[in-house]
Amino acid sequence: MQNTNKDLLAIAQTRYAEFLKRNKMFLTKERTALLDFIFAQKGHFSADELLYEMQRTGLKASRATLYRTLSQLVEASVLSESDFGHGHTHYEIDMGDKPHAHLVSLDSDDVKEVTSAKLEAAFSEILRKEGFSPKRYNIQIFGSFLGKKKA
Amino acid sequence: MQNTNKDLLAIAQTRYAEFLKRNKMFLTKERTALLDFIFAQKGHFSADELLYEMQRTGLKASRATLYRTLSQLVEASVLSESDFGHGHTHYEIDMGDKPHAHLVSLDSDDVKEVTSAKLEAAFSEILRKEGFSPKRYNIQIFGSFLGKKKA
DNA sequence: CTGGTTGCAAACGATTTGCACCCGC
DNA sequence: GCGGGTGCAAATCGTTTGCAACCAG
Repeated sequence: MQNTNKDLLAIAQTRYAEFLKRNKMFLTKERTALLDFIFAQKGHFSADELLYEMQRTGLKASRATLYRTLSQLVEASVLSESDFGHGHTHYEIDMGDKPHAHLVSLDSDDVKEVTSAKLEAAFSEILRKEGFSPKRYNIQIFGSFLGKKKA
Repeated sequence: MQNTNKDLLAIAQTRYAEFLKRNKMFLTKERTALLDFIFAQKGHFSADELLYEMQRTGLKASRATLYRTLSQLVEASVLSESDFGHGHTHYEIDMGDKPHAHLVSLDSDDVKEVTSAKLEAAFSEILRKEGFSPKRYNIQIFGSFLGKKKA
């Protein structure tokens, strides 16, 4: 775990550095520190949670810089962001190596991570059939999808 | 289409009326009018779009009442709400009779509706396996889930 | 009647942005 | 040195809420 995250961090650093270079942006100390800090987090996190943890651990960077950095990391394919309808964006480390889906309760704030070969296969088939292929996508299935009994 | 929506409206009216009674609430003229109005919409709609259409067609109800009514209709299982990460909530008529998933591009604002028996089967299996069964749920799969090449 | 409802405007909370000063390269 | 970056505070924007006047049952 610890090790895995460290390996991922190295890749992320490279990926972010390349992203910045590509966009003629600088690798500042705030950006370096934030990336490190983010890789110390577990699971999903919101900007607010990060801000809180930052204060607690003494990492100094403004709210504005945090938000700006988070967007860049998403664009750089280091993080992925998702909206569970809880009023704020959730981020998580996503280097394309931990395929999973989020099972989001609409009754409470529960969110479970699941993996499923069948789900992946079904998803592949849909993308192929629909001829819909943006670089990044997201599929949401609603309760009613399954709430229906077999006819 | 026209007819289908009319049939659905009748069911929705009953469902909403029961919901209101259950919660000791009144069926006011604003609520009746809004439900009718909403059933004239097609596909997904946001509160803002409804507000705009309401102005255009002369339906008078305040923003506050619209939001309050939308929440009630979601609770009453007449509408479902979803967040595509576009900055506002999307609503759609969902009486549990039109199972579908949303394929949401993370690069643009494109959203496609898809149905898939395989997806439904995979979803069932996951719910069973996870022992996770809120009344309403939602599953989100991320690009990286499929972005990964077959190993 | 009486408690729920409405509309308005003010309040909210997450995120963004304008700007003066600061720092990679 | 120059062009991008940072922090701050103000601005946005979708949505919610307090409140006084207003209706449904």
